[in-house]
Amino acid sequence: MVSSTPTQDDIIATLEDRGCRITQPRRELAAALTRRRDAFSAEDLAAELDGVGRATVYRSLRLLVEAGALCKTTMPNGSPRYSLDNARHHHHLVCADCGRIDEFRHPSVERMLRAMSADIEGELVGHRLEIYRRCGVCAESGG
Amino acid sequence: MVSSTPTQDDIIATLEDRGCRITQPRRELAAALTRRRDAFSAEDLAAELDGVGRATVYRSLRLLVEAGALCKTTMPNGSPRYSLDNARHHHHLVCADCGRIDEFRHPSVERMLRAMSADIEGELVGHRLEIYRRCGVCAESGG
DNA sequence: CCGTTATTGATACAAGGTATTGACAACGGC
DNA sequence: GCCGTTGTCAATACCTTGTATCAATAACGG
Repeated sequence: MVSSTPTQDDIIATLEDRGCRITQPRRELAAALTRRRDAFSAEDLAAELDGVGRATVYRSLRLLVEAGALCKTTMPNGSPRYSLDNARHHHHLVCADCGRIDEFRHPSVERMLRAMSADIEGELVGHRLEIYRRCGVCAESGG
Repeated sequence: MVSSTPTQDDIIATLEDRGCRITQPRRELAAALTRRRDAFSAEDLAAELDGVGRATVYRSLRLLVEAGALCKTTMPNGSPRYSLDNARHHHHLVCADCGRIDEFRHPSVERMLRAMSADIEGELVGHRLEIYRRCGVCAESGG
């Protein structure tokens, strides 16, 4: 049970588990990902990976989101950000000012889903939850 | 306190309240909106409103979302849908198959937010919540 | 009725992403 | 260790969902 930030090898292993080939572009991408401690846009990453095609970056990001190695989060203005997935199931605490994304787990979320599923017709198949806040740093520095 | 589906006049009134001018394109758009009982994409609506410019449709949709007359919801694949806003504060029950969007209120949502705010550093400034399900109709017709 | 100014439509552009395609390179089999 | 299959690549074109610009127009207040 790995719950800390995944290494390049963890990401590669995730791809192997899915039966993907381990190619040079994917290795570079995995390395770039582990260097990022923050949330990033796909274009940023594509710009950083000079030898790797833009389409390849997008394809790989999709792959890794599907495989559960990455999270795709929506900022308040709707633009997407990617971040490494550290823990199993969680939601996102997004700073509306600086864009910092923290993962969090809170029992009240599961409790809410259970309570709702009792009252909702049909089968629940998923959800999307982002919590927007001002993080501690922004609360101090900002007005 | 209006809680049923808004009429064209309700939408126009919302715009007047905001100090907006009541123009012909906006009247046509309001009429088209009240004819729609389902969720729709901006492009669909723009295609329906032949005499109205595409930019005007997008501008008006944004205006109406800000004014609280429309909701903008995200489908499971990430593409946005608009729908009339019937009640005050609510969340969205989105059918992952047919795309039907129902509004719902459930006390567990507010309860969850209260419980979380106690445990979260910083000030909560908003949230985004979509619940994806298979609606009754799709559960029967589908496999 | 007239002037101010919000609004319009056209168009260009931006962000974020997918489809296509010929070339290439992983990797399983031998 | 080489070879063939086929997944993957880079490049490119294109798509969706918008926003910025700007000259022309039309609401609305006085």
